[in-house]
Amino acid sequence: MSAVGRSILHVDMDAFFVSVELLDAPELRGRPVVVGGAGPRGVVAAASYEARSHGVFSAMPMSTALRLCPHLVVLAGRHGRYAEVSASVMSRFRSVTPLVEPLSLDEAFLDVSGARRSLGPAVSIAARLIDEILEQDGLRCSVGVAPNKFLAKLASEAAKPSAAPAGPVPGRGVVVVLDTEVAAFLDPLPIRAMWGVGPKTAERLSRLGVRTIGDLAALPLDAVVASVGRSNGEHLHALAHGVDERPVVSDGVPRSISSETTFPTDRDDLDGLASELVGFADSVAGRLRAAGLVARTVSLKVRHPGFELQTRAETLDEPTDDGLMIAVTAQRLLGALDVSGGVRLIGVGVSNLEPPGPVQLRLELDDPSLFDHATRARVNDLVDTIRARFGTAAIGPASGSGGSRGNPDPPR
DNA sequence: TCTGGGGTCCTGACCCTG
DNA sequence: TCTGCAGGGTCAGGACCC
Repeated sequence: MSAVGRSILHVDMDAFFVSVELLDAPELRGRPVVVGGAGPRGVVAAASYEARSHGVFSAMPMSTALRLCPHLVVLAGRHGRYAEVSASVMSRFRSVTPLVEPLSLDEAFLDVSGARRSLGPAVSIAARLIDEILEQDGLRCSVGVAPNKFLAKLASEAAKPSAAPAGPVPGRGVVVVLDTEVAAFLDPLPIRAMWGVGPKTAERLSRLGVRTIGDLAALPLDAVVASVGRSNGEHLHALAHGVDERPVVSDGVPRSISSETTFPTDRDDLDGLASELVGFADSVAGRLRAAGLVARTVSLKVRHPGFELQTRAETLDEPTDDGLMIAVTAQRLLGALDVSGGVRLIGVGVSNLEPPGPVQLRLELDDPSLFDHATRARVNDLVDTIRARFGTAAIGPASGSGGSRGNPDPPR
């Protein structure tokens, strides 16, 4: 690794959700375990390496996973617990460098360029982190060390354990990609290994004869741009040459917050669906307030039985963090859709997030007391306080909790 | 196989405004 | 007053990621 270039670490926890479950239930170690939804439409969210040896992978329908591995242990996810463990691991990262960019609960980029003088070479920092996380948190992780984020991410992938039919195969723990080794490392990798190349882009590139990252690097930029578009084409072409100037960004302000669910069976009752939205809006609003943000745009997401997706959005006159305002907006959007053919999934999201500014009262609605900002803010504060003390389930909107009070009709 | 939930980013169409 | 144009905002949907 060059002493003057950047040193980026990508740290990826191995089978994170399952590993956390095994911390709390060590008797399951060595058995095929997955975390995921057990219902008729559930999928695998995470699989132990023993489960992967049976061909079980993330995003696989649970019915398929159980067919491949009938003695699979299926655990429901506990996101609160994962977030708790994740916070502990992330704080360990921040003890090395303030430049930590979490990608999800179980992985992050660290820019350790400035930490090398006090802590030693990047590969030593990586080895120390692996040991610390195993000793202090009881979890295994894999680390990629490289001059940029793209290469570090691929390097950590190469460092991970794998699963052969005979059982789990330990990984290398740390993989380092030096400046001088970039082409040798990248060129043989399949094009699907690239960040940003999914099934559609891979299909387009395959029409140009691209199978590996080296094939893509060998193409003229114009050909790539003609195939996948200007923005994506320029980006992928640069990555294929190992060029990635994106910085590690540590202030992770979310761009959107959403909540959704897939029903066990399709539903077409408009009133019931409108009622569901109240619970989602309440959840989204609570997370907005916890993040100290307000949202300008409310979106509704509906997936129909044939898997077609419809989204509708409305930008509000005033940004909000109030569940009732979000619910009423989402219900208005729902009222404009035809759900007579059934709904498989429904959800509410907010975007255009910003810090709260000066408040304007809205008094033009039918029942002004419902929307008086000061009253709603006091109610929301009280709800947040009760939840902080007694848990999320301690209080919620009546219509979103299966209560019998029903729900106000969606306003027209 | 038959497709969860929570995100990000991009593109194109459309509308409004100057 | 009408027309053409450019730019920005909004909306809907697609693709991708973990």
